[in-house]
Amino acid sequence: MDYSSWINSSLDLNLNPDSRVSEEIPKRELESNFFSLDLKSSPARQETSGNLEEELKRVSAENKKLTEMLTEMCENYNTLKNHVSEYMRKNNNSGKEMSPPKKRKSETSNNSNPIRAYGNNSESSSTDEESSKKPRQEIIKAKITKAYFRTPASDTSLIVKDGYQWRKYGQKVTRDNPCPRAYFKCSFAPSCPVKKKVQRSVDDQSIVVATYEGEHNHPQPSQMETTASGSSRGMTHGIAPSSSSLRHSPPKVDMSRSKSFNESTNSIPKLDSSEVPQVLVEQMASSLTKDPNFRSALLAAISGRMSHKN
DNA sequence: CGATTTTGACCGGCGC
DNA sequence: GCGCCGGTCAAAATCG
Repeated sequence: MDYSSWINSSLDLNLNPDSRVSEEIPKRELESNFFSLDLKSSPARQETSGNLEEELKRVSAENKKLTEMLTEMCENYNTLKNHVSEYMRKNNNSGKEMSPPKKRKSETSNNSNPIRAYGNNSESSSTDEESSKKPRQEIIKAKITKAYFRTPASDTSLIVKDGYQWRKYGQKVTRDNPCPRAYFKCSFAPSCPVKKKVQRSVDDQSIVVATYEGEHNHPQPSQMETTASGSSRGMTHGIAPSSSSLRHSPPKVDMSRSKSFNESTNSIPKLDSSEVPQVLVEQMASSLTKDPNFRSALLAAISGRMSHKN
């Protein structure tokens, strides 16, 4: 499933004065509504009662339109909400179905690991080699986090932007997922023990799941600039890390918490866990700010506002 | 030419 | 012990 297919994140707000709303409602009228109080008190305005009634009708009609738009947006939001909850539930169920009882210990222990995704840091001092030779019980103490990225389904590079430099050292097709899993090591610092596995989600191939093991023992190299994983070669856009990307632990959108929540409670995921809506909010905001129409509309509105006050 | 990616081979854990 | 499977290695290929 693709989040973008559920809802148009551009919201179609029609903020551009030249777009649909302005076709139906002349710009002058919009402005008169914005400043209706001033206009009413203006001595220069000598309106007849007929004109006032007409304007009142116009404003009412406009209010109705805006209400309809708001209703539509609410409906879209509710639809999206249902989709997300359905998706999360599906993920939860499929996760259980896809991991039979005979599943490897390391896999199952990841999910049952009491250490929270962004929990403590104190137990991840073992090196890569140590961790590969220590007993399993030691391995599961390594900090494991999951991050979800959205990339075009056509993008097979399995490269995600997370601010660190990674070197790919292997790729495998696993049994429970036809999409290959890529193995990366942190290449920024030779002693950095962090590894990550990147694989597309079975349910939604536009979702890339990155599993981080261990913790970086160096600052994030992308504090200067956001770089591609490993290199910029073949880079495509994924969901950019959130504003928390400067943190030491693997940044970006993390839904693993809600997953463990689901598994521990067997309940339908709550949307107000703020994980997924936060993603969507960021996506919408990003979509808005990138929209040239929105920018020009904003500029026009600001300059119009200022010129009115002057 | 060095760094990185690709990919088949190999290794080790686990279940039967 | 055998086979399956995930993870890793390392030589070859590719890229900038």
